[in-house]
Amino acid sequence: MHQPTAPELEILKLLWLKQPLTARELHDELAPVLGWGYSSTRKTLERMGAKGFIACSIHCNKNTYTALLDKMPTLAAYVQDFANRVFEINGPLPVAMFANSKLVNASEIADLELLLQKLAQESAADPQAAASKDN
Amino acid sequence: MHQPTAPELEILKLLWLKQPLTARELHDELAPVLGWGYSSTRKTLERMGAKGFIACSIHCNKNTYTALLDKMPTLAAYVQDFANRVFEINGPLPVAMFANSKLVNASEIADLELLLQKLAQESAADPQAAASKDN
DNA sequence: TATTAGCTGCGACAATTGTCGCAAATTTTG
DNA sequence: CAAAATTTGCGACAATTGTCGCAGCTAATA
Repeated sequence: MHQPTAPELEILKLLWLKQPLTARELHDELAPVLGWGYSSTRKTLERMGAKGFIACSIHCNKNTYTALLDKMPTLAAYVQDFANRVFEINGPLPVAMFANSKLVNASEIADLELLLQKLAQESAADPQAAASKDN
Repeated sequence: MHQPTAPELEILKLLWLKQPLTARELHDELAPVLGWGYSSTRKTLERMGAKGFIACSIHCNKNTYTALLDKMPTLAAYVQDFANRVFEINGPLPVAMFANSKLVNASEIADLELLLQKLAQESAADPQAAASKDN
């Protein structure tokens, strides 16, 4: 299973802020940024559902979406992948870089640090499996 | 212009180490890592040429490839994109994270810091000019 | 020089992603 | 309740990427 694509990540970020949301609500937030038509938003949601990134359920007679991916593990996977793939860093990653993020607070950064240590250990212990796990 | 894809970046990294290289030389390094057939390597090179990432020229009666993208600006673009897209960081980015990289040395990290400052300034001065010019 | 081994250009095919459009079902409203 | 506005489920199409295969050309060699 790969990582969410860029637009998929945007949707997840909205859901991590507030859940559940309808397609229309998500679209109204996304449209200005991505310049999408409503159909594009819905199709992306459909595909995310098929991939197990989000779940669709009925609330108040409407389809609403909730994230199935947890925020920090998902972000940690991005960081790990990026550091490995682009910079070939394999040891534990410093998290100072993320202090300025609008997306995560101090406690989440602490979580991130733990998650990254775990990921680094895994890929050190078993490089092949760790590398191909998300591929 | 998009960023190089993951395999394309691997090729660029090899070229940044040593240039020029033939398709065969690149392939022999990449095959174990990517599990590619020779044709896949060559097709990827062809596409990278079409995108202007690399140039193909004749040395010793053989097609050889050289990178047209510079290493540090390319890496800086990755960092900037990643920080913005995934973590919504817009201020200047700390580069401490990259100290452990096998790919860059101290002086290159210094370059990176400058490049990132520049990118951050640009995107601060001109946030999404193309998308929303009516505000 | 006739083979042969490797290189080149290109075409091809499947999977993914970006991006709709449409017709049917449902909900809202006059 | 009937008409209008939304919502939904799906199908579609183009561009990109991963990944070859093939037929022809070239260079090395017996």
